[in-house]
Amino acid sequence: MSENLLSLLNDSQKSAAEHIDGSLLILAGAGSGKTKTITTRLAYLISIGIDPASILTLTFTNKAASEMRERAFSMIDQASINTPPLLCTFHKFGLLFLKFHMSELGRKGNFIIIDTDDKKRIIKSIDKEITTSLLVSEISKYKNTLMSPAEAIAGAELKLYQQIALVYQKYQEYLLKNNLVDFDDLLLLPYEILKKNEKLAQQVSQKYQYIMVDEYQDTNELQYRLLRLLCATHNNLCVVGDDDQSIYGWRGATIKNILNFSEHFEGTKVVKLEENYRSTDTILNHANQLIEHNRDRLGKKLVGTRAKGDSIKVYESHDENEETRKIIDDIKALLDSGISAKDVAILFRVNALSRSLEEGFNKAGLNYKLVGGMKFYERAEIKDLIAFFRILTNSNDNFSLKRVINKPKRGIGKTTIDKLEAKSIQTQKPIFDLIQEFSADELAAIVGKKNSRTLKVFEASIMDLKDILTESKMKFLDAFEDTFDYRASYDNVPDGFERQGNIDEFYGYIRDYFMQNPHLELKDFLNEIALESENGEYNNEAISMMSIHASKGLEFKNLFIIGLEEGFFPLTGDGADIEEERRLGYVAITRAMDNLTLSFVHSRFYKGKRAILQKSRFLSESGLIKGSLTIEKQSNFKKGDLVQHKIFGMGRVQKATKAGKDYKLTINFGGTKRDILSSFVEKS
DNA sequence: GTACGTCGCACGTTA
DNA sequence: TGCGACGTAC
Repeated sequence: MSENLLSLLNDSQKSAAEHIDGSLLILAGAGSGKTKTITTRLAYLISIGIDPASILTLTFTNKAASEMRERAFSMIDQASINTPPLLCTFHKFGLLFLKFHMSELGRKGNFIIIDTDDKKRIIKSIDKEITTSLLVSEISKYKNTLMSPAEAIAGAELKLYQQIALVYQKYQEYLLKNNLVDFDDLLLLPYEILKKNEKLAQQVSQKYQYIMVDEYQDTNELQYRLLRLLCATHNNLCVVGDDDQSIYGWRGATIKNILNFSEHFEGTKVVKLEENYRSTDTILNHANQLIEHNRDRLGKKLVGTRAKGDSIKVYESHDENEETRKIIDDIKALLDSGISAKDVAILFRVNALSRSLEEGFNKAGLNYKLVGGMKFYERAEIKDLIAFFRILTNSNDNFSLKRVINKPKRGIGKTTIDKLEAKSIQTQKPIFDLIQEFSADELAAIVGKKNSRTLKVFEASIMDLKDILTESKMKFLDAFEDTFDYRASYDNVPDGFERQGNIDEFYGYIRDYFMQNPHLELKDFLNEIALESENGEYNNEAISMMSIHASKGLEFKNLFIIGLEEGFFPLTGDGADIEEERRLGYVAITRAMDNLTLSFVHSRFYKGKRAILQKSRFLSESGLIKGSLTIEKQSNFKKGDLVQHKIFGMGRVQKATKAGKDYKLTINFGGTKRDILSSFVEKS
């Protein structure tokens, strides 16, 4: 069986897959069969008798984890193994670890994971002077470089940074007090525990004898340190990555990890995978040209294995509406020719660019799915429900309680919540206990008579629901709705219909979960969804739209990349890193298998105004602007065309003369003739 | 003290 | 366009 497995690999892939002991660095170019290689290695290790439970594979995204799981498991004889190998995201691994070992830090295991939105709220409530986004990213940086609040305060020289470090300290205190854990903590806390408890570190390292890491170029300092501890007793670490695809610098990823891997881990074997099986030669050629403009790289050139293929198209449009029209026309033609929607995707650097596409697709009646973007569990109505359910499983959860104490509106405002919170700090008791233990009169002395009554009713409802939940998991959702009318609170409000749809879907999901897992409880469900971020739709009949970041690791036969304008792609502005932008360009182009179309516009509506834009330098750097390309001509105007003007409305062109890039048009607007430049009208 | 309406401004990528 | 800040009416 093991020989069979390896026979599907080329020589380099094979030498990587059959490497067993010691550190291994696989430098894998885009489309070089990276996933195939490490999933085969996983299956190979099992096939030669290594205990599956001793193999740990870490990825960055759930998508990558599930794809690998699927591919690896299809190669493994399932019946022959007891425990499947652990294959999950870094964060999921951290979560699993913390569930067992949180007590090492003197904290309870019923902690709650907060998301980015929660984090922002907490930080904003601590400090309103400094921009929240700066605070969020600086705090994240501290954590990812293992700096404690005390160290951050001591090390801060600038006044601004002293203040930021203080916010960091208060934020940490808040998390601790409410037993909250942010995304960074899912890695940081396990590290702290392992660092503190050497014996435990040895045990864990012994447990996972073989560790593999996907997308190693995107690891940060903290992940590196954690990995060191995990493989301290064996050095069996196999990482796969591509320095040219490092696109998470802003999240603390340091390309140094992959560049210095051989120095970090003694006796490293290096395997390079440079043969690309994905894209046509034309696509690879332009991708290579682009990335060659970067200086900071190990240096590697993708070699094609496919035919030359069609040339890359570049669309030039006046604005986003024209861009959308062209793309939709192309996509319709593709679909008409029998191509499946799942083989078509549109990428953009900035999520906001999806709006005009979505409008266009809706009008044209084309199915699309927006990958990434607003996640299902990030929707306010879903987060509310999760908060409610968390209180049912743990009424000490002040954080969740505050979120829903006034939902649906019951007259409990900010002032009342502040008073309750102050009392909670003073008495060292959770808010819920205060409401429960204080008599109505005592409570009224703090928040007034009316609020006291409201809070008592709320408390009683929660207690009732708790009882119902213990009695019957299947009944409690109906009881919850009977009590709070949460779903009905979205009747006749804007977006209400859509939100109710989400609520129904969520309820359905919970019921299904209990049906599938009769022995599990609500708290298990809540734990499980904490790190899920997929937006749930798996519609093969839909065209995908996503950010380039979200497209990492994916491939599409027919690909469109829009927004190739300076300022959008590359994104400039402060903190921008042109080399990382270029790597993003490289990632984007190398997602394409057969057909690639790039598009830029002269103007875009963004941040409330229309901006005039220059075409992206990446077009010339990749050799697309001069040479073998087909530049799509700007729309022609001729006599008889119907056009639309923002002020004058619809009119018919009577005369059109070329004037530079534009046309000078004489247009008849309902009897009034006007001379207008073509850039001010749209064809209709 | 809370709810609700209006205005003005922002939209960089993610576990 | 969607959200938060702010002011005002109850």
